[in-house]
Amino acid sequence: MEHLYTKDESSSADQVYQRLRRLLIEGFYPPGSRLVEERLASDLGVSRTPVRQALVRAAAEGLVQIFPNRGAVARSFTIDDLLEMYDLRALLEGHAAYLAASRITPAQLSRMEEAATELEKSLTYTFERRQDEVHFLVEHNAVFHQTIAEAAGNQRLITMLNQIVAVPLQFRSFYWYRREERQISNFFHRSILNALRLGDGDRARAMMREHIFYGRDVLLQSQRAESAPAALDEE
Amino acid sequence: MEHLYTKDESSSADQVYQRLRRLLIEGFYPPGSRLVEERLASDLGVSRTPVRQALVRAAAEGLVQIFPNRGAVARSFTIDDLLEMYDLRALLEGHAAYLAASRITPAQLSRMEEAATELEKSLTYTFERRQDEVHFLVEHNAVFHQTIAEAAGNQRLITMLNQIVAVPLQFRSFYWYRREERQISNFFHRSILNALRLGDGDRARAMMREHIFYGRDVLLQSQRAESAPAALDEE
DNA sequence: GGCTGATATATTGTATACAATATCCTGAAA
DNA sequence: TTTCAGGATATTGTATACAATATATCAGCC
Repeated sequence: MEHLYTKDESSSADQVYQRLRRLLIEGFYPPGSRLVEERLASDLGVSRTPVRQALVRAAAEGLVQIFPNRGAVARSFTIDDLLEMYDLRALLEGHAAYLAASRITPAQLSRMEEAATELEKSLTYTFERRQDEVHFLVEHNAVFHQTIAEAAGNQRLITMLNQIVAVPLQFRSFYWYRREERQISNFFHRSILNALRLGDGDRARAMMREHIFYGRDVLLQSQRAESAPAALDEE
Repeated sequence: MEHLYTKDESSSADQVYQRLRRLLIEGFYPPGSRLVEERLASDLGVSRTPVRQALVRAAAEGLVQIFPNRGAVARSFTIDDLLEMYDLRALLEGHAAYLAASRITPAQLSRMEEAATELEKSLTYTFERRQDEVHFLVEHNAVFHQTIAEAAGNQRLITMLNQIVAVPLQFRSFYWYRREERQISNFFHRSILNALRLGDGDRARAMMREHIFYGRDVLLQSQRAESAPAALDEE
């Protein structure tokens, strides 16, 4: 058996894609900005050819929009887009949690355990920069969620979740802002872990869904509070 | 508001992709066969450049696998792959049916009605070639299912379903083989329609899930009966 | 001044050339 | 006969050139 992934992963040109993806998610190319191929090419130190492929891939993933003969644009998200995505995330991750309950291995459980613990301890950490903190949180949170998807044992489900979760970090960072919300989030993690340990798929799914809907509501609230819908520019 | 789709649809090079996709789904390039760029290029009457992009896109969609420096291969499906896909289809289409129940328009309902009726009437039709019949059935069936996805009103859900349903026709054609199975399938269509008309989301979802699982079981049975797992070549 | 059309510029889309890599084939040695 | 090395061939990966298209600029006209 060879590589699991369908994409040309770990190849050289694949790195262009990975970097572009990162730049988009981290908000270096903010939503709505034009992605001129030549510019990206010089930014990334390659020719337009691999850039083009990366853009096509990113478009398939929904990170950019390509308009024929008019170029690519970093995708911007409306409130409705976010709602759609959270709806699907709840569905897919809930299902993943359900499946994982009957298949998860001890190694995977302890990996999740560790991630959850790190997230809890980090409430007392102090970070140099706010950005470092967000990175830390996003990273460990990703481990938690990805391990569940992995434990579900459905490769396509993983692919789909990766697509959905590929939302610019700008949006997700709100989530981690307040202490109270982080504590609730940690509580959800513990509940999910418990359900998985007990092999209770229904409860794992229910908790996961609540966890995600909670995140959605926090995000929506912060969006409303923030600079109003201006940040989410509709075309 | 501009185009709904993220891809560079309806553009010129996009057609290369559409044609490649069709060739793959219709089994012209059978699962497991190598997709040499030059060959595709001459087959499609273009240079390697647009072919390459089409391949990248098809890989993102899961129709082909790209191995770094070793080219693309028409994806082959194992039994487990099919099970994974049907599992996700049940989840996503079930959800779509649930959402559609509260949003579907009369126009959409009558479109589905029409498709269902055509499928029923076709039991008495006689077709020139078996292939024509399969095409007819697949086409009307697609209308039925796509309308539900559309009525669900979640663009991402549509995209995901398109990805999942992009299975080589070779597999799907089994489904339509026997009269009894088609009748049961038609019955499911009517049940789903009823539930949608009544706005009963739970029932619509349940029926849709059964419908899809039934299709899965028919497929699996035919696979087992057919040339054994040889047709589903593992690498 | 504002509109219209023509030209210039910027950018995308495609083809081709060449480099990098993998695969195949041949022949010699064990 | 099998195995391995080395070169020949096939194919992918990238850069670049040019064509096609869209956008911007500006002169002329009302």
